[in-house]
Amino acid sequence: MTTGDEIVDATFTALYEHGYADLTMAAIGEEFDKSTSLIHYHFDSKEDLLATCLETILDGFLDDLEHDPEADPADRLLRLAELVVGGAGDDGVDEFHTALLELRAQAPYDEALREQLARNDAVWRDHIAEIVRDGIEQGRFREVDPENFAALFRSAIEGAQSHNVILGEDAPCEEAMAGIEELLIRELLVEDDRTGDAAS
Amino acid sequence: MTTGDEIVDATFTALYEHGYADLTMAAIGEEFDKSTSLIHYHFDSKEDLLATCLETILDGFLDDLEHDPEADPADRLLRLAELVVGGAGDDGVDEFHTALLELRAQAPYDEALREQLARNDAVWRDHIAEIVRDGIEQGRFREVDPENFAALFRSAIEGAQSHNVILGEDAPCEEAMAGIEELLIRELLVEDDRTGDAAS
Amino acid sequence: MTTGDEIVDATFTALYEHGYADLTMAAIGEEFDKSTSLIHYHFDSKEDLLATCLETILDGFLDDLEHDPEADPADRLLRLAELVVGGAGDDGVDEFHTALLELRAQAPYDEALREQLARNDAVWRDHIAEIVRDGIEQGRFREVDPENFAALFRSAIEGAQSHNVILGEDAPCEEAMAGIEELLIRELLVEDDRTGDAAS
Amino acid sequence: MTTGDEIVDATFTALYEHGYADLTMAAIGEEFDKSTSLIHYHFDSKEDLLATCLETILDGFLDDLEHDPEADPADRLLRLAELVVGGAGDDGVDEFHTALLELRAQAPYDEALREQLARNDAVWRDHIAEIVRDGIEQGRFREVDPENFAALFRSAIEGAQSHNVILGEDAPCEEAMAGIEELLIRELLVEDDRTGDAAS
DNA sequence: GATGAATGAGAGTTCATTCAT
DNA sequence: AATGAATGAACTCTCATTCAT
Repeated sequence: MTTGDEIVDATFTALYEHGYADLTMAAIGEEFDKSTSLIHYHFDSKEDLLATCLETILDGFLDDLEHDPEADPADRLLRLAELVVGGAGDDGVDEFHTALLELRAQAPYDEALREQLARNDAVWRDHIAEIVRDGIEQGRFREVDPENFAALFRSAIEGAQSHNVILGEDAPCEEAMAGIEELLIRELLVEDDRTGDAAS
Repeated sequence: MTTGDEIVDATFTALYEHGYADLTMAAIGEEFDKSTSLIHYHFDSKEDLLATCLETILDGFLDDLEHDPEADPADRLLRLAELVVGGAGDDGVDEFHTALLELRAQAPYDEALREQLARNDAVWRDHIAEIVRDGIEQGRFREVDPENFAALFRSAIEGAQSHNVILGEDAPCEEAMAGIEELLIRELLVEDDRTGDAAS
Repeated sequence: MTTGDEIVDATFTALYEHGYADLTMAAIGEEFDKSTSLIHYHFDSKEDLLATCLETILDGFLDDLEHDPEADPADRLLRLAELVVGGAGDDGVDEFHTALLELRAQAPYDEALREQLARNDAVWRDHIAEIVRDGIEQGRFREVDPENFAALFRSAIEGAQSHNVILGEDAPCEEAMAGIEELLIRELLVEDDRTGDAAS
Repeated sequence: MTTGDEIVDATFTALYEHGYADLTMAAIGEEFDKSTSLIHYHFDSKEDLLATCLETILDGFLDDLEHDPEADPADRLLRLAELVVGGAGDDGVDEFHTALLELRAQAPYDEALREQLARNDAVWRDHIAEIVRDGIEQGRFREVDPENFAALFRSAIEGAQSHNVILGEDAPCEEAMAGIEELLIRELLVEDDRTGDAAS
């Protein structure tokens, strides 16, 4: 692990612990086992460091996407939802989601950040739409508009994730997942398929 | 309008313009036509001021909820979605949504804020569930679980709103609204009703 | 004395004591009986403060210029030389000259500063040339080129002043003043006048 | 060219470009084709490096002095003046003069530097006085005090040089040279010599 | 209520220098 | 000889807050 990676990791930890508004170079330095000024040797500025962090986190989530056109499309959607929403309680995952929400909320004030997020969002929606198209081709899904479904599905899972991060224990986590499963995914299935559950 | 209200207004404007992380008392003072130090006379601290702001904004949105059990339930859901998501472009509304996202992202670091948001969230979900129950009673909606639908619907419209704020022009605003209308709301309707549109 | 003036004074003292390169806001703060951060309340930046200081010092020297066309022109030149060169030993004066040399040496790197100095220089040379013209009109001075003499005279007295500041005790202060008096000023006199001393 | 010399050269360039106050080891390192930390291998400290630089520059100017007792003394003085003052526009020369002014302004805060400059100044004045004595012996110059003239002449040419560096294009370069030539040097000549120009 | 002045803690960043290789 | 990594002190400047009026 390079020093640069260690700094990025320390930044995530500090971001999760202090929040974006109270994220100081000193706080990052405390999570990092070398001196705070070394951070400036490896990154031009705090801004530069945060951009690198965001890139890392977004790429990390993209790496988790599965690309298996053969698999059951309803299962694929469900796994996607669980990946994004279900993390609650999972320590390492919550940390990333919290950090990500912080960075997202900064987007209106930082064009570079906004572009990064927009690119990432496009990849996610393409991925979802692709699953829907696969399902339709396989005759498992009804003929819905894949782009509209993708936008809706992504809004729903991200909204649910945000609620988990924001509300913590008070988040309606189970209801949201149940809603996604029964009212979004299962509704896609053609009549014949409904005899079996979308999620087992 | 009391001085306190003027300060709260100035804070919204400053929050929208600078973002939470860069929100300074001086910035608020600039939006306010009296001196910055007067703010400290009316509010104990910045934290106190922000809590008051959040309360104001959440109550304001709650006031917008319509309580008309007679109205068409699909229309009521649609209007709710438009209220939350559709604001994009509407200047005054965007401003509040952006400020709200900022404050939401702070919740993991501020218990009082988290409680306020949790209470507000509960009110919204109750409201949605109530509409669903009304729809079922009227025989217009299928017999879905109102709580699950409420959690899903709220996640979807808030997720879409967040995307608008975060991505700006790159947000898939129309697809998300179309998805909500066609794939969430219309799917609630019993077979007979589907001949007409959910939204007129 | 306003707070602003006190800060400018503290800056002169600190500049004299530490030199431009080692002039820190903290050092200025130490010469100032209020807090260092207050300096930033009264001046936008260190640069702004230094510009104000330079303006103050240059205007102060200009105020010392005597405008008395009736006086003996040789005496007027001599007093000018003493004002600029002769200060050595005079504590308050040395302090200003040292500070001024520091600021002058910065001119190649600061356009605003360079312009200030250029304007000031023009005023001095005009003043000297005016004395020469008065002397010629009165028939006391030979017909020399007033502009050339002014440039030479100013170079000579400023060069001598710089030597005082730079070399301290090793500066050839007396020889330089004697040279200015006997070889620059007295040479201006028409033959008849030379029986008396240029300086009384 | 040894590595040490290369470093000294890089230091001059950096000093000219950034000014003494903003002269950093990193800036020197950029002008130097090897690494910044290598500078610390060859010089104990920044201070040590700058002392070496000053020595180099002062010796360099001394090497330019001509020692030709047979030559016309007025011409010798004039060439001296041109050497010191006339460089304006000459790129390489300006660079050295600017760097030198920077270092001179530091003298009040650095004893070693002050001594170096005092020794150098003494050499220059001796040289000028020597020319004057030669001129008097040859019967070309009037019987003026050589030491006083030397102090005056050196002040005048250094003052003019400083003005060139400080004021740049606004410096009264031509007037100063004309003044030196006509009012300092020519005035030294005995009556008979004045029929010819001091400078041919 | 209302203000401008004042404060002290702490922010991000720079920099001469040292160290391990 | 030569380098990139690392350090700690110090720098300018900001900011929420307080004080005197």
